[in-house]
Amino acid sequence: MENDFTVNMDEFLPLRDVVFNTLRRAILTGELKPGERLMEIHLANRLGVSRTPIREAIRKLELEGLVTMIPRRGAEVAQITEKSLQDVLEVRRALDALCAELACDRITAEGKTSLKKACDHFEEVTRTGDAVAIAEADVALHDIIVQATGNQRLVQLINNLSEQMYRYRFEYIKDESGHENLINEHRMIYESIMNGDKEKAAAAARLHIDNQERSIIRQIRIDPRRKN
Amino acid sequence: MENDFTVNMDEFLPLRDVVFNTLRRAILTGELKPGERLMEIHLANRLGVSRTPIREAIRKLELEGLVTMIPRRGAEVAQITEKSLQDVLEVRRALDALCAELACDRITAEGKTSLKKACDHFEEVTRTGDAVAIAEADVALHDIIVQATGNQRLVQLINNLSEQMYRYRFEYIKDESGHENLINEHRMIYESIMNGDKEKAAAAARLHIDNQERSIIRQIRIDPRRKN
DNA sequence: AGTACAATCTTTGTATACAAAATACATTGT
DNA sequence: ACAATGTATTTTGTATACAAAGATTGTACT
Repeated sequence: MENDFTVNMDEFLPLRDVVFNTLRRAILTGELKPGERLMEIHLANRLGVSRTPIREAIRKLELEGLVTMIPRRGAEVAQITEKSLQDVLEVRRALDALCAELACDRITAEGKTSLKKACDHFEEVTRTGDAVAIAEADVALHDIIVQATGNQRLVQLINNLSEQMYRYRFEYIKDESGHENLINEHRMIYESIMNGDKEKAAAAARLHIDNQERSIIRQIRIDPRRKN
Repeated sequence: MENDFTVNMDEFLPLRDVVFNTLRRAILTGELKPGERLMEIHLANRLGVSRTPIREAIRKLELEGLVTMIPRRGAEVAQITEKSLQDVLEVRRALDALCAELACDRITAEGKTSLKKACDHFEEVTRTGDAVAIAEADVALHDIIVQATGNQRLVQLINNLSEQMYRYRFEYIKDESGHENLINEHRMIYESIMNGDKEKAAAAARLHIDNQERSIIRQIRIDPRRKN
């Protein structure tokens, strides 16, 4: 029998994970800007913990590519160059296409109903124009497809790669002129998966990335987000 | 059994990186077996360092997927299941194909000569039958192709994914019946890249992975490498 | 004024100390 | 004999202490 005081799962997370999530969020939202130094004591005071969990969190951010270590100088938020973004997107193009193909074969009946719901919901939310809601609906939709592959490694990789672009996604979504396009792309992916048409699904996924790429690269040229 | 993975003090890397490399190597060579617990004090004594660098190394191994954290129990070497290997290979199939395609477009003149050399060398070494040399030649060959893409993110991902299978590669290479096949596959990839035939290169890369998959899965069924 | 050098200050790298949780084991009560 | 409980031990989680490497600043000398 469960007792009825609700437990905040965060309380059970080790501090390092709380810090990790906090810092990651701060980096991805742009609160911590590229080139900004991550000073341990400063962060420790700010977050009210000791240096140890800060350091462990930084180790993980380092391996994730969100921070760069400079020997004997510590960590700083990784610079995002146009090249590095293109590299990420090039990989994502291949992996998203793979996802779409695999999803065609492996999506379950429940998966299909979730997918339909998510697709409809995205369309609905996009027409209202609330950027936050659109972003969430977009993530939810893609997550269903990725999860449908049943490949945990693929899920992990795509999530990681997607993260790298969260900083730009927001402005990219705010550009309303692309909304109709976005809806169509999603719909195309959705329909292909429903029909089990792997070729078409993969092509649609690639197109979707291509369009994102154009949009994001344009953003980055307007707002290079450099510290200096 | 006295497994003495010693710290290479010659390196002037931070201790955490030395420990990280040491532990990773130990895991990939099978010196540390799946399910084995990584106890901090024990490792610290064994490597002659304190717990701090051990912990930081473990955080990175955790994110790399080589160790699993069990809440309030610590780290253990990640189990390799047939499923997890298939997941990795499924991703690699896509990424290796991408590599091959990109290499077709982007390989330089020097790249081509290196590639030819590496290909010839692989063939030569394979005919002699020295497993270690074969493994090295294989890595060298693939590395040239991966590097030729000029995509650092892709390089990093493929290296990481390849690692997951190093434990099995050795026995897979020792199976001499597959050598002729291996040479042919490499030659096919090589020629396609030289001719800039993306389609063919990608197909060859996929075939190469498929054959590896069969071989490795067979190995894993013979030797499940479980602790218990 | 400009440069070289030294003192200081900051920040990281590493080690250790202390606290809390989990496990193993013994002890007690029925 | 067995279950429950308490205690010791182990191990992780977190904090702090100390040392070493850079960076900074100020000063003296040219």
